Amino acid sequence: MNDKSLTDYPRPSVAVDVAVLTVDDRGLLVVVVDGPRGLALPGTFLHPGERLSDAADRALSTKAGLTGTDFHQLAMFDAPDRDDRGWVLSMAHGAALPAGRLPHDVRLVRIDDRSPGELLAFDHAEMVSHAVDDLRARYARHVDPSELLPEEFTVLELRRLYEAVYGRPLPKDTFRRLVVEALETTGRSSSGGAGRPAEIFRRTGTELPAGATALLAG
Amino acid sequence: MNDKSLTDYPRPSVAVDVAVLTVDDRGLLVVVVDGPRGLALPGTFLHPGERLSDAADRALSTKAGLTGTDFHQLAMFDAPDRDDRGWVLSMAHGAALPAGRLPHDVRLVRIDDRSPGELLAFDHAEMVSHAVDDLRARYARHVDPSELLPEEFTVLELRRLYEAVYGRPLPKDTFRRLVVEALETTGRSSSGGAGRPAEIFRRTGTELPAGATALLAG
DNA sequence: CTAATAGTGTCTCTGAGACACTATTTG
DNA sequence: CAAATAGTGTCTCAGAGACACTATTAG
Repeated sequence: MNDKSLTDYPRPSVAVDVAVLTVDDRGLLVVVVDGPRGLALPGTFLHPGERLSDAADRALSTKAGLTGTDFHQLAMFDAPDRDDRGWVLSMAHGAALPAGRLPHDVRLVRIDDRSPGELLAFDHAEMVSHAVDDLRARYARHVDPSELLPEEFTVLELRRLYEAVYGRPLPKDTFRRLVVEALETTGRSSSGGAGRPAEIFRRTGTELPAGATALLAG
Repeated sequence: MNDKSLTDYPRPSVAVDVAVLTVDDRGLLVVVVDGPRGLALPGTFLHPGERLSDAADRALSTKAGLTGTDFHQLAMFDAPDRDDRGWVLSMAHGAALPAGRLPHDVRLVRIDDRSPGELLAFDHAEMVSHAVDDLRARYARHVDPSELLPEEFTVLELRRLYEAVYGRPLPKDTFRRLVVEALETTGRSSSGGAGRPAEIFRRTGTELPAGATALLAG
């Protein structure tokens, strides 16, 4: 890593782009912003000495008024001609936030697996695809690791969330049996709805059993 | 992504480092080079307009005489002070090559899961750990995707390879039943060894069944 | 023949998936 | 009471894992 001095070569610009995913009753959504090249993911250039995750944070607060998310590196997009402004590498990040914590004026685009999603500028559609894969992989191993649900929730709410994340219905009884052992009861029950009240649970950090991972991966 | 012009900020140096993994009778090994800061992964700085994978290729041919590998992005290491020469981001890559294709003078270090592996410079030990995770994940889904074995092989050779990759013994009969359906027979058998000759197989691109993935992930 | 290795028949046990039943609420 | 939703008992079926048996070579 010392073939030449650090200063001998021109350096690329380094950017970050963030696919912020969320879920509401329509399903899986991604936050987009309206830029000069059409719809795009929020992003920014890396400032001197800054860490990528800090730049991602800055991009979100600047462009979408979002804060305090945790980011996952997805992939570095490095095609030399991917940005007509010059040589720009971009580190794609994934993040997930509950819909309720988004500003009301944010633009959301539905993610559906069948549409190639050519509606995003640059290579951002591919980034979204990476973000969804990453989200699904993480949700298959832990219970709602990105805390899209509040601290306490019922199994029904959890199942609806997972159905949105994976884009398909999940069997009620099997789902319950697979996830409860990675949950902790609050002892309380939901009230108000029709029907028998549902037990209210909390996340524990526990790994989901292998069977749950298999159900969700399949 | 256009808060300022491209030229307004100082830019980081971007490097690539490659963890080349291989397997021999000692188990899983990684290629290292002896640099000014001690043992390190082969790496280089990104040249203007170059793709990361091309830089990785160049690093390997320059530093270790290796060529024609396929790389997998692992993670971008971006701690501002990770390199005392200045602000250097490094994209860690993983690759895997059969031991027979390595030059004879290459330095190999054994990877064993219990040693924290503080023997590598920079943050390279962590990169190796990422590379192993990535290799295991890929090998759990496909049969020897990095072609560490030659085109034709027996189930025994394949099992020995997987035992090295996962660092634990695998049950002979279950392993066979899980992998054969993702293999294609050549019709021929191995000769020479003691005992009944083993059928010789070829890879197909087929995905391994879910059971195999579970066995290996567990 | 024996030794050695390859490959399979088969049993058991776990657990996913389906279905239907019970449990507990509202109105 | 009926309707609605939560949660469970239970059956079946598939498949992993273990074990031992058969198959095919060398010597």
